[in-house]
Amino acid sequence: MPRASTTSDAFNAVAEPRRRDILSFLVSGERAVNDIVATLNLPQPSVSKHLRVLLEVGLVDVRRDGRQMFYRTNAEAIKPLHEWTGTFERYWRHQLARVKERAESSSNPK
Amino acid sequence: MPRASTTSDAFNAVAEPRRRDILSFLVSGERAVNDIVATLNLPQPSVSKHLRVLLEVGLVDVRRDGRQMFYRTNAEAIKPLHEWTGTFERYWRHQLARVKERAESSSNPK
DNA sequence: TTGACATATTCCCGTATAGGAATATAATCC
DNA sequence: GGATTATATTCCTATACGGGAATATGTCAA
Repeated sequence: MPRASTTSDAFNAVAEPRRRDILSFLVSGERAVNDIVATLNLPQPSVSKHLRVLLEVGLVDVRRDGRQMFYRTNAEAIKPLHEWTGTFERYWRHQLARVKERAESSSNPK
Repeated sequence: MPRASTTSDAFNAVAEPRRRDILSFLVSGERAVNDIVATLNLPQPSVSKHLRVLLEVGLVDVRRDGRQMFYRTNAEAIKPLHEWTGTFERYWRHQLARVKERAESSSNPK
């Protein structure tokens, strides 16, 4: 069995760095495809393909206006990722506390 | 070019659902491989392979004790994912506020 | 040493990818 | 209509994947 498809969920869609760049760019407001192409300096077909993946998993929405397609990030679709990673927060807090503790006790040896 | 390797960063490593299961299981304390195998009901070689990926990107740590290998989640390595997804938080807040607004104004039409 | 246990590695395979190049679709304007 | 702009799709290829099965490595115990 190969890897799960990029369109199987947000985790897989977001694994590709360019798609993360696109999401960051599109979050502050909708943009035409050409605008993404120009700003991120990527080939146009590549951008269209990435947008298709993002659209399939619901990470972006589209609106057509004449010949232009305006995409925008659907931030809500990112929320589950934030929540899953958030379940580890108390643990990295603990780890940091312990690291800090050790650092202090070793720089202040009794 | 194929997809970026699963060991290229935490985003790619975490795209695989079983690896997320393993991370969740290993976060509350270290566990032997057999323990993971039994609890998650996965073939042992599969677990070893997933652990190797997680180890390479720093998402878990290992300790050997006799013939057993004890793995634990390194929660700090998940922090960057939480932070990246967190940059979208204000936007899904806004979206939710707008949705709520619309819902209220349509159920209370002037 | 031999045997049992715990874990890791190797080999094989079907499949989905991302990039590049070329082309197709769609809408606008003359 | 035909030309131009904006975007999407198709075809190609090399590559890395995850699963399964088998095997290798490593450690203890008798």
